[in-house]
Amino acid sequence: MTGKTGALALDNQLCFALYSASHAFGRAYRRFLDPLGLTYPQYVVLLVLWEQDDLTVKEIGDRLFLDSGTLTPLLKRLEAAGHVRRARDRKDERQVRICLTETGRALREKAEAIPKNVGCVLGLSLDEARALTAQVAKLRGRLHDSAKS
Amino acid sequence: MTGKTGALALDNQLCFALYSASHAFGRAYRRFLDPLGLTYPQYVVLLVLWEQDDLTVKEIGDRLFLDSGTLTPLLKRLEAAGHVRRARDRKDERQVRICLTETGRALREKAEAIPKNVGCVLGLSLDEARALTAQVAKLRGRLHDSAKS
DNA sequence: TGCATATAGATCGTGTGCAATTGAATTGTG
DNA sequence: CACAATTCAATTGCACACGATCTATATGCA
Repeated sequence: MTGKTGALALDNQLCFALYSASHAFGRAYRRFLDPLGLTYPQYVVLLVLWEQDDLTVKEIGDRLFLDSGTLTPLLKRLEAAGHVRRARDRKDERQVRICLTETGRALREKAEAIPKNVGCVLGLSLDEARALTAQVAKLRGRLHDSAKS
Repeated sequence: MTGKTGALALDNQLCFALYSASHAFGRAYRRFLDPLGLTYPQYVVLLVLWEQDDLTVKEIGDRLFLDSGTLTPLLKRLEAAGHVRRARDRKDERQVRICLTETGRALREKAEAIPKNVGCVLGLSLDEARALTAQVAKLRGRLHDSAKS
């Protein structure tokens, strides 16, 4: 092991642990998402819509911490794949509302098994996973809040 | 809070917590890396080289869990910025060895303060941060190992 | 009402990530 | 030695991320 102690030591950096773990997770999910023709970011957008349908781009972005520069092309691809519909809000023409199509809703059943399948290799109990998730989410919250200033 | 319980609930997903926290971290680092003209991935490559200089692309990739498709253009940009030199290994012409330039080495001093600056907003003790880092790194290791099969 | 301001989404440019392919160089095996 | 298999880096194509900018629409306030 190199560089055990310094502030710049890679192994000490929480940021790098999250960065590399996030990519490792993405690769693990890919195996299950490829057959559905979805990428991980597309999958999380669908997660949001499965929880609550008919949201604006902004509402999806707030939930996922993504902006329109990322979401607009992604949502167009989901639309091209037939999973969602995009339509301007009649009341407020600035907004675009995103709705699931029938096939988009149907995809949910096929996605149900994915978290468990990926979870199999984690070697964590459900409680441990929950605790870690909460801890990391709390961290993200603090980073997100501090970014406003 | 929506969708408290299901396996597909966004808030329950460790993967999403890591994914969004990783991006939040990236945005926090950007504030400090922009003045240095570096992106976060470029910064972690330099972290590796500051620990040990004169590595092949493959060795850097193994350390960072990145492949040549990502690293080759990134390293070319670091070379264009004058931070590293790229040269074929005389003994094994397949390999490209990456060495820091004087300015690349000098950048280290300016980077020293960054982890502490970002760490300020985390609200974690050093021990807590270390524990969390180890836990997430362990997870990444298991995901990485399972990807081989 | 009228006009400055704010908001939502789209667009553009740059820089990752990564699978798949290619091509050069090396290694293993008979 | 020959030659197939392997290894390494580069390349290509696609899909994010995100800052910056643009346009259209809506809101606030005199």
